[in-house]
Amino acid sequence: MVVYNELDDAAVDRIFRALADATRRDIVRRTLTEEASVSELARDYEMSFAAVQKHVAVLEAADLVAKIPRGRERIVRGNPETIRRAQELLGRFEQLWRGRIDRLDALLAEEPETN
Amino acid sequence: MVVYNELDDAAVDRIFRALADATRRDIVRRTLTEEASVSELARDYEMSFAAVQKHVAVLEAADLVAKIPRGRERIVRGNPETIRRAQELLGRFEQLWRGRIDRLDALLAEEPETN
DNA sequence: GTAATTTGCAACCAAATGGTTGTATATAAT
DNA sequence: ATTATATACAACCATTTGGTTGCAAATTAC
Repeated sequence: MVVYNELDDAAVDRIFRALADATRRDIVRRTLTEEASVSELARDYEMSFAAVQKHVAVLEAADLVAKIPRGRERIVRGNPETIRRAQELLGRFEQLWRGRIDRLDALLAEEPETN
Repeated sequence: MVVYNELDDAAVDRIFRALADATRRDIVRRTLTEEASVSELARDYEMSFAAVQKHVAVLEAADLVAKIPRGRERIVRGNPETIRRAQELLGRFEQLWRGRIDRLDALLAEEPETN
């Protein structure tokens, strides 16, 4: 099973950019736990419907949510897979750091006299 | 031991915003594996020194790197702790989703006849 | 059929972002 | 002491962002 996780720079940009806003993070949280239409979401924020609609669009472009048509509504559903990928990316950063520490440790173990 | 991980919305905004740029992500990667001065970093990107300096400032404001004075240089060092916190945040999102699935499963197990 | 709800989208605006160049200051090298 | 290097920072500019209002279209309710 090939789980291809190739996210190009632009896609990663969109994901982190989308997460860099408290309203959008809240929408992701909400729609991960329960689906909601755009207007249901909009009711809970102190901004216009159109503003919330734009936030949802930003999240959708980043594939952090999907919008599913149901009658005249669009049901917004959080996408855990993209969250997982973002987490994975950060995990690789941490791995890099761990690699450096391991190399430093190895160096100290090999050549203690050079200290 | 209290490991306080209280990041307010603005701090989280800064972290994800800072990560939403390929050059900045590259700087974080590099400085997690090996320290580098601002000018050493600047040499490797196709933009002015001042532009790279600004990117480093954005990362510093998000606490993704620290700048340590050494002579006339400023050594940039990636901060794995902030990366870990961001990862943790995303982990909580995933946890929310998992919680929903668990609840749905429980519901199905409890009342199979309502299906 | 008419009215109400939900969404999409365009036009507009202020503020933030990501780049530039130029100048000043501190440190290091000669 | 002078020169070169590294950084900081201001001013400027174009583009993007995050909000607004207004209008059109699709669906649902009466």
